[in-house]
Amino acid sequence: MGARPTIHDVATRAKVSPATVSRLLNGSARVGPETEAVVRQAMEELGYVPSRLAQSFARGSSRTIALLVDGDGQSLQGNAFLMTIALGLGDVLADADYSIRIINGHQAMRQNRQSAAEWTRDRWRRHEFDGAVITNPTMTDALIEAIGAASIPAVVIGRYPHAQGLVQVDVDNVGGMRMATTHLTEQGHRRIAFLGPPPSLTVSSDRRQGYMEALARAGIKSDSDWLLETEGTDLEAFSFEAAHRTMTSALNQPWSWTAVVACNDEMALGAVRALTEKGLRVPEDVSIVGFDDLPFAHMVTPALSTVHQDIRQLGQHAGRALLAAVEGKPVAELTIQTVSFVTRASTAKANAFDWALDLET
Amino acid sequence: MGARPTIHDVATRAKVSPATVSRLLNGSARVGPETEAVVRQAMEELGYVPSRLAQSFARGSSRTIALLVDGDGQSLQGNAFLMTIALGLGDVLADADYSIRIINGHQAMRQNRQSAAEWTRDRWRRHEFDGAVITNPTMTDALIEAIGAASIPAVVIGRYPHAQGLVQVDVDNVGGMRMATTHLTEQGHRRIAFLGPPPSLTVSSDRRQGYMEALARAGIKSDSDWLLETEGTDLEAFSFEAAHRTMTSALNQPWSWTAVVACNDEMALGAVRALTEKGLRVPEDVSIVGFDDLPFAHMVTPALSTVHQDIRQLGQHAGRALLAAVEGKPVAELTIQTVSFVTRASTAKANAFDWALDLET
DNA sequence: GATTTTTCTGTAACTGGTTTCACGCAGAGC
DNA sequence: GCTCTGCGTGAAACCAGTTACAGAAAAATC
Repeated sequence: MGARPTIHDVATRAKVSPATVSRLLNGSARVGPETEAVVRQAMEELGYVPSRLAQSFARGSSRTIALLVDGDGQSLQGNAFLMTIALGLGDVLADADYSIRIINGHQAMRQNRQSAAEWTRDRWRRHEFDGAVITNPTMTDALIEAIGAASIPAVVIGRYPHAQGLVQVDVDNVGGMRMATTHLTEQGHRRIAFLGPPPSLTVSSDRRQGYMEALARAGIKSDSDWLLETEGTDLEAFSFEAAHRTMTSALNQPWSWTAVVACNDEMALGAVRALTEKGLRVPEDVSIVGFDDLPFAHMVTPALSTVHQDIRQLGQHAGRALLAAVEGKPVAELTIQTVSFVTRASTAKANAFDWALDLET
Repeated sequence: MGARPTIHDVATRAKVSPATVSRLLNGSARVGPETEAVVRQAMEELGYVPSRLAQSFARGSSRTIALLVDGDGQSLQGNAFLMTIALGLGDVLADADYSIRIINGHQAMRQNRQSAAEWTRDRWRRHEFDGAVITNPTMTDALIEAIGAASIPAVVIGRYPHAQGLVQVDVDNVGGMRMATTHLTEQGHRRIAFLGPPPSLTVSSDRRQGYMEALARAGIKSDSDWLLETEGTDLEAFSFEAAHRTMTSALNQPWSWTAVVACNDEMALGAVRALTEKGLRVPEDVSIVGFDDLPFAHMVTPALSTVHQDIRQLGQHAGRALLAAVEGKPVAELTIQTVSFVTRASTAKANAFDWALDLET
């Protein structure tokens, strides 16, 4: 057993030129039927597998797409999201013979003093990847700008104001939250709080908007007392802890709502914790809905009613869009994926007393 | 702005040979100080970045390691684990200029009829990666065999009987479960159940063993009635649903234990659900501990007492081991990472009545 | 039957680095 | 003053494919 056979070995054995073998390999031109048979047999006999290294080099493209992450590792929950996206990307990209490489922008700062944006651009120029998927909200701004400036084919998951001109895919945050809130109004709830960060990011403002729309459609006049805003920068405001804090302080003064829609599942659990600590029961005293349908949402007790999103499918959408972008085909600027509401145990009908109280006013 | 500058452009500009530039670039040989200055300036002026494609090709190595996954996507929870491992790998591998590629063995079956093992071996032969990390328990057996046979540098996360001769890293399952169980005995519990799959995989048998050891050390004679075994193939037996089923049927007949140690967090939640449905309270009536400290463990109510493992660090260990293996250095066959127990709200002291009951017998 | 077109195949240049080998030159040792 | 080392450098081969170009043979057209 000698060294790995090369295309030349195959060519020699089949008594043809390397060019012919190459043509057969990737169908770039016609080859005669009997030639094909001979070459295929030679490949078979030698156990020939083309070297991807050489292919990439000769073609000037690595057939790789980068999944840009910013893993300083705070959020394990976010990691589930990322890997699921990666698998979704793989579903569509593997068929086109692309592979996925994880690039952690956070490394940049640790190693050299480059910014994540410069670092990424350099790696692009090194032909380490042909296109990129950007998922991380925290480093997005500078990165998106750099990606845009370098005209790297890229798709952004989640929407960001600065991402103009880039391809974006996102779930239907507005619609999802509308469904969640509507579920509550259909259960007889009339006074419904919204627990979430101020509408600084697209996610939070969209979700809040869905809540507002649902109230309006149900003919409920929204009350600013129902807006329970969490505090903290960026991701902090979306956390269990922030939700728990805000909810606790809300419960320390009089309140009127009978249900809470939380901006995401994690925050919903923060609310549950705060309520439980005050001796209130979910859903008997207060109904709660979340958003995301994280893997644990059905495992907690009570099981969380929430908005389900198919993250893997989101990754597939991103993959298709990116593939088109890399190959220079036209791409839709924005793809919105539909979501669905799943009713579980954290929501219940508003009880008659509350109902009467509301009619009275 | 013309084309990307090559090493020849730099060489020409600096009036040296490409060889010298290459030597400077990766310090493979000495270059004179004034030559260095000239070359560096030329690189600077041209904005030269070496092409990784060409480097890989010339060196015959892609400086890439593969994260072998089997993503048919059942387990979002597993995805969090995978991405965290990937980030941990990245922490150590990025410094050595390696990057991480996700390879989904499940694609193999979908595309061609190859087995995942053959598919992986072929990709290895194409030089797509220099080493591999195997994390997936389901496809491990055939894969490990193939990897071993092809003598691909690899590390296996979690231990498997068939992985002889391969480098393995794992968390201290025995020790972790011992700590968890000991926590319960220290709280006065004397009759403690174990909820888990039969000891067919290393994980389950190790964790069960830890439980046994802790009982023995506390001078408690274990009772076979305390072994609550879940059913199902492979991963199923580790699931929320399996735990819920087993626990429910256990509660349908007389039982004597006052605490349950679950094989993992997901199963702990299954137990909580079953208990709650029977009107029992956690931890007032029954204490529960889990294992893994999944991201949601502290968010559920009651917050789960569990064994914490630093998965990212596990990934780092795997990275270091793999790096050594790839570079042909000697590697420890098995690295065991320590874990810690974290006390939260799902465990409480055994009440006096139970305590007395136990002494009596 | 001559001309044009099409199909197939070989030759050779090219991708951008790395690395071996040889050589010039400076300082050290005798 | 002559050899011996050893450092720094350049020339050129090499990695394993792809692809532009040209040419020969076969098929189609008139």
